Parts: sequence; structure tokens; C-alpha cells
Amino acid sequence: MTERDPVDEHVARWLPVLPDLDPDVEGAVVRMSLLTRHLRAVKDRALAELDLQEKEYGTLHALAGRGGRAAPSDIAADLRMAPASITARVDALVRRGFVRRIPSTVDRRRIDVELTDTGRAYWRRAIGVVGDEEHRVLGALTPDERRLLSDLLRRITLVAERSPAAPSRNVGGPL
Amino acid sequence: MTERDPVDEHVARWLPVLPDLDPDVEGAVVRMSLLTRHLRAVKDRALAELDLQEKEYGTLHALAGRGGRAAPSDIAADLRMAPASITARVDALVRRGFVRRIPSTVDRRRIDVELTDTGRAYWRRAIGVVGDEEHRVLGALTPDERRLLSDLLRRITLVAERSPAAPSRNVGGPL
DNA sequence: GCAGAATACTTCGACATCGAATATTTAGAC
DNA sequence: GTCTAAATATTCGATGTCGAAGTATTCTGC
Repeated sequence: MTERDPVDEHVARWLPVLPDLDPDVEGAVVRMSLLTRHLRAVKDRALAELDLQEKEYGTLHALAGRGGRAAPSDIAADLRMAPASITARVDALVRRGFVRRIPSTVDRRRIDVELTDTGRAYWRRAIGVVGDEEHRVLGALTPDERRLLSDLLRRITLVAERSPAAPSRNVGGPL
Repeated sequence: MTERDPVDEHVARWLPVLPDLDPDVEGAVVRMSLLTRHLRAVKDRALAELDLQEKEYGTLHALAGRGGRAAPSDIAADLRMAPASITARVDALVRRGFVRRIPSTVDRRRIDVELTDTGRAYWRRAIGVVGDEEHRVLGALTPDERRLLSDLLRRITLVAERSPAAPSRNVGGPL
């Protein structure tokens, strides 16, 4: 039997108030949220020792994933952010000498962002640190269980991504 | 066999560059992040039809979970936010007549935040809407699979919370 | 060709969150 | 009893993100 975690306490506190609550649904949702937050926080602290912020690393990583060169709007799409937010990120990376802006010659609306050697070096040095905490916490499971977890999450993700603005359902107890 | 999801593409694009990447670890982590983001976005849109923001609902929910009355620092702990951030949230809820501030008589440093009848009514009306999307996407799994998922995540959560240097405020692990 | 729509990035204003500093109050040490 | 430390909520300044508007460029229908 596994030990109780903070989410079990959370659910136990809510059950008397909301008898319809499904402990497994609520438990899964809250745990995913907590784990996501945890990983982000740990990454940020680990990266600080390499003189990088999490958002800087994230931008470099997105760039590296596209061969070291991409348009701001592509980076925004990869990071699921608004394109407007990329400008400031790139500005900061330019100041640190990690990337440079290269205006496209064929379409002058476009500006490619390109990793410099320095930027790539910082990124490479940071990869391991970022993956370490993921492997540490996921190490709670066996390889087979990790595969199982990933498969379950894939099926959920597929349903989630196919939700074109579901209309209002059980709106409506009287005020 | 299950269909590929966007995360599979993500992993496939990275594998040539980072051969050490574990698809199951990376897949699970990225999917948890995407699902968390998705649920938040859908909740926000659904709540908008009830004239509530997600952050307003979250604050009301935390209050309701403590019997309709709690100190700002308790709300902050439940929502994993900085106590300073609660002030503005409570201000907005007071303006809408959803909560009131009640100075403690025994300890004059403290101020309890209390749900009004209106606030509780809005919260109650919104509960269903928030839970619906969670059940919809988690409905991709059978009840047994949901239990399994929740159990796997619990074991990961337990390891995460016991980081050598836990991220959340209530750390205090032995140094 | 040309007017207008569409595209790509940036700027601007608004807003939420946070850490640090502040004011007030309580608890503890001696 | 007084003095110091801890606790509690708030204010303040800084930062990151977003949507909308702005600027420049390219594409399209006719």
C-alpha cells in the first residue's frame, strides 16, 4: 500500500462538502498540477547555478529544437505563448549574446532568431540539469509503469486537444 | 493501438538531437503540463459565462473548503501563492460583495476573510462547470484506469514533495 | 497594376504575481 | 516588566505576460 500524499488530505477535506467529487479524477488533476509546478520550480533553481533563468533556457531550448534558427512566431507556438511576449525574451537573450536577429532577405516582415555559439554552449550545459529532476521524480516508477503512465496521459491528451469550445452544460442553479 | 498526439511529434523531433531522451519520462512530463494548462483555460472560459474569473472562483473555492472563513495566509497556502498576492484578490471579491473582511478580536494581527451569501451562491453555481471539463477529459479512461493513473501520480508526488530542497514554502526538510 | 486583406513583428497599456520592506501585534527570554 | 524575535497583513517596486493597436511588408482579386 502506498502512503497518503497531500492530495489525499485535500480530497478527504472536500468529500464531506462535495459528495459527488470523484477522488480519482480530482486526485489526478491536482497531482498533475502540483507536479508541473514542482518541476518548474526545481528547474529554475537548478538553472540559476548555471546563470540561466528558466525562461531563458526555455527559449534557447525551443530554438535548438528547430536547428538553432526560428521565427519569433514559431518560438511562440512551441512555447504556447503570445508572439508579443517573445520580443522581450529575445531582447534579453540578444543582450547576453546568446542569440542574434537575422532579417529575412526574401520576406522583410520576417526576422529569424539564431543561436550563437555562446548560446548553444549554455543550452548544452543546461540540458542535463533540467532532465535530472524529471528523471529523479519519475524514478518513483518502474520503466514499465512510466510507459503505462505516458500511455494513459496520451489518451487523455487526445481528448483534451479535441475540445472545440464546449458549450455551457449544467449551468444554472438559481441564485 | 492509440493514435499519436502532439507530444509524440515533439519527442520524435527531439530524439535525433538528444538520443538520451527517455520518451516516457518526457512524454509524461510534457503531457501533464499541457493538460494542466488546458484545464485551466477551459475552466476560465466556462466560468466567464457565469460572470466569474478563474482566479475569483479559485479564491472562493479555497474559502469554501475551509468552511467559508479563513485567514489570507491560509488561502495563500492552499492556492500555493504568495500571501501578498491574496490582498488584491480579496479586494476584488469585497468589491463584488462575495466576501467580507472580519478583524479577529483575539489576535489583532489577523483578519479573517468570510464568504457572503452571494459569494457562496456564485461558488455553488460554478462548481459543476469546473468539474465538467475534468470529467470530460478524464472520461477517456475507464474508472479502473483513472484509479491506476491517480495511484501512479501519487507515488510520483510523494517523491517530488520529498526533494532535498523542496520548492514549496513549507519546506523544512532536515539539512 | 492597384486597393485592400492578410501576415509578421513590435509597441503600448493593463494586470497578476512576487520578494522585500513596513506597520502592527503577539509571544518569549531574562 | 522590558526588550527582542516572530508572526500577520499590507504596500511598494519590479517583472512577465497578454490583447489590442501600430508599422511595415507581402499577397490576392479583379
